[in-house]
This record gives sequence, C-alpha cells and structure tokens, in this order.
Amino acid sequence: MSPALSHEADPAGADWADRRADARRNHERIVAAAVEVFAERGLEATVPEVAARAGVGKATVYRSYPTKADLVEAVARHRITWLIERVDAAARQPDAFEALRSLLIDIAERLASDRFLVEVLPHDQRWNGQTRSTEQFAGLVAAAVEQGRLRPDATLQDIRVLVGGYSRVLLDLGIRDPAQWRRYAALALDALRT
Amino acid sequence: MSPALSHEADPAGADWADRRADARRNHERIVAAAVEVFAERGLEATVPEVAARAGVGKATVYRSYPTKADLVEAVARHRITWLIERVDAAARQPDAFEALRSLLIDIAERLASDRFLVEVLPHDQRWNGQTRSTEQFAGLVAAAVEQGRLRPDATLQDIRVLVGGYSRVLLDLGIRDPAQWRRYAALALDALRT
DNA sequence: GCGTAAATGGACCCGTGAGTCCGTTTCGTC
DNA sequence: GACGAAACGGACTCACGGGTCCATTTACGC
Repeated sequence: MSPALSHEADPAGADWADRRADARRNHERIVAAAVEVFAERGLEATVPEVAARAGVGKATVYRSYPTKADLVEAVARHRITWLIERVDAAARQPDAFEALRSLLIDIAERLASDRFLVEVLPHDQRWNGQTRSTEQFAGLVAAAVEQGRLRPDATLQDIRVLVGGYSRVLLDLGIRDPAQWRRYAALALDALRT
Repeated sequence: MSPALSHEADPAGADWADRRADARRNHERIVAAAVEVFAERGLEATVPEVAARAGVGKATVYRSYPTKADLVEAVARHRITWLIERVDAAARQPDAFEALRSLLIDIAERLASDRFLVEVLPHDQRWNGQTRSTEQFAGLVAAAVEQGRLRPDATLQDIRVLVGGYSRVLLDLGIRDPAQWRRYAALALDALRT
C-alpha cells in the first residue's frame, strides 16, 4: 500500500528491472509480510513466520535478505522513514511547543500498533545518531525551551527515553487503546514543562 | 550477604534441616549466582550460566529448581521483597508526596543495577495485582492527589508505566549513572504534578 | 575406616530457529 | 512448445538452551 514497499526503496542500487516477474512479486509480498509480522511480534518474530505470512518458502526470503538482520534493517528503514517525515513536518511549524505536542501524539499512535518500532528505535542510529532529522528534532526541543514552555534542561534524549519507555511498557501490558497512548504522550511532555 | 539468601526464605515448607551440608552450601551459591547473573543479563540469562557462576554443574541447579521458571520465581521473590519493604516504609511517612518522591528515587537506584527486576516487575502480581503493599502504594498516590500535589487523574498505574518505562530504556542504552536515574525518577513524578 | 544413601555433573535428548543445498518448477524467449 | 536460466521450497545442517540420566563421588552415621 505505501510506496515505500516498492522495490526502488530497497538496497542501494538493487536493479529490480531485470529480475523475473515472479521474483519481483514475491519480494513485494515478503516485505509486506515482514512489516506486518514484525509489527505484531517485534524482533521475536522468526524468518519462517515471515515466509509463511508471505506464502513463500523461507529459502526465498533468504535469497532477498541473506540474514535475519538484513530483513530487520529493511523493515526498520521502511518504518523509520515515516517518523523522519513527521519530524520534518513538525520542524516547519511556527510554534515549536505545539509542534512538539502534536508530534508526540502522532508518534504515540504509530508506536501503539508497531512493537517492532518500539523495540528498534532505541538502538537505531537514524533515531539516536546525529542526522539531519535528529538535529531538527533537537532544534524543536531547544526552541520550545527558548519559548519558556519546556524546562531549561530538557533534551531530545529525555523525550526519547520517556516515549520509548512508556511505549514498551504499554505494549508489554497489552494496552492498545489509543486514548491511553495519547495520555502518556501528554504526560511525558508535561514532565518536561517549566 | 542478605538474610533473604538463606534457606528458610525459599519454597514454602522446604525442610533444609535434614539435607546434607554440601547440598545446603551449593544451594546458597546457586541462589547468589542466580541473583547476580539475572541482575546483569535479565531473563536472557541461561541456566548453564547460573550454574557456571555458582561453580556447579547445571544438573545441580535443576535439582533445586526443576525449571528455569522456578529459578526465576525464586529470584523474583527475593528481589521484590526489598521493594515491598520500601513501600511499607514510605506508607508510614506523614507527607505522602515527599514519601512518594523519595520512594521513587530509592526504586530508581535499585533498578539501575538490576535488569532482571526491570524486566520482571511489569508482569509480577506482587507488583501489579491487588496485594496489601500495592494497595498501600495506591493509597500513597491517592493521598498525594488529595494533598493537591499530584494531578487528580494520577494513578499508581501511571507511576508503574513511567518508572518501568524509563528504566528499560536507560538499561538498553547502558546508562548506569545514578544521577541520571534519579533525574528521570524526578521527571516521572513531575509528569504527574498538578 | 566403612558402607550406604545423598548429591553431583558430564553426557545426553529434544525442540527451535538461523542459514544452506539442490532437485524441481516456472518464466520468458526464440 | 521447447529450451535454458532464474527462481523456488522442502529437506538438510548447525548452534544453543531447556531439561534428563546415570555412573561416580562425597558426606556422615555407625
């Protein structure tokens, strides 16, 4: 459904043009299945599970992704792209604090249905390293501090820890209700208020 | 070192009196090793690891604890006891909010060095069910709300989610510095302030 | 010291999941 | 429609962790 599922979004320079039609079709199915299965079960999901969901033998999965880690990376790139875009959008808004607030709500709603994302984010460099988008995110926090809406010592790291934290626990407890997730997003932000 | 390591603290009615001296000694070593290993590695720790740490064959571990789950339960009881006592003490203090504050700090410092506890608490009935001590804890929160120091909708569940949350992430990130842990404990409480 | 039951631990079984091999099927071309 | 290459997937190996077995060792009452 998302365009990021198509082939050109995948390994750098993979030339899908000259692959057989059935291979292309299966590859699409595999990525879609992986996104689903990992979202449901997190990193605990197995390659055979993904293969079964895709209606394919597991050797076929291993042909596209030589190791489970490669498959995880492909899914991670796919999912994190959404977050990056959302941060970009927030960074463009005039009111930093309000932008931050709605960003956290959006993120909460996404994380509520994606165990994989919750487990992977704390370790992913696109989220924790110094990239353009993390710097935009940090800028947003700094601006909200400047506005006097967040405490002076508030950092992006604080947001990562708090959001990553309640997300994990809510998933563990099997809490799906989006209202609850939004509430904790708001609480996390309140923790950083002046 | 702790008295809870001794035998009478273990399975209900286990009569250690008539066991051979070497068996008693090994059993002590096993519990101590299990506490250590689980604290370091969480539930990922294996029974062979515990056995190795105790300087004992793994069959010896399985003689005391027929399954890994039994061993986990023994360690969980051992570790959670400390928390319960701490909650009891807090419940006796006059100022509920202040009691809560120092309780959270204490808990943070304990969790910082015990991955096992962080992983187990969200699932443990002694911590989440309705027991005397969880009711005391909830009473503490209610009292702080009554004082007007916490927001009206603050619950014990909120504290569990926030504390369990940042703890997991800090451990994942390998952050050990107690000052950081105390800071997040304070942030979590701030999230629930009026 | 000696005999016996208790305790031990290395060797083993079993299930599971990652990753590989290769005989068979399917696509696409001529 | 037939042929060769590409793709497939069932069956395999391997590593590892939970849990069991049993020949050997050890404590301890006599």
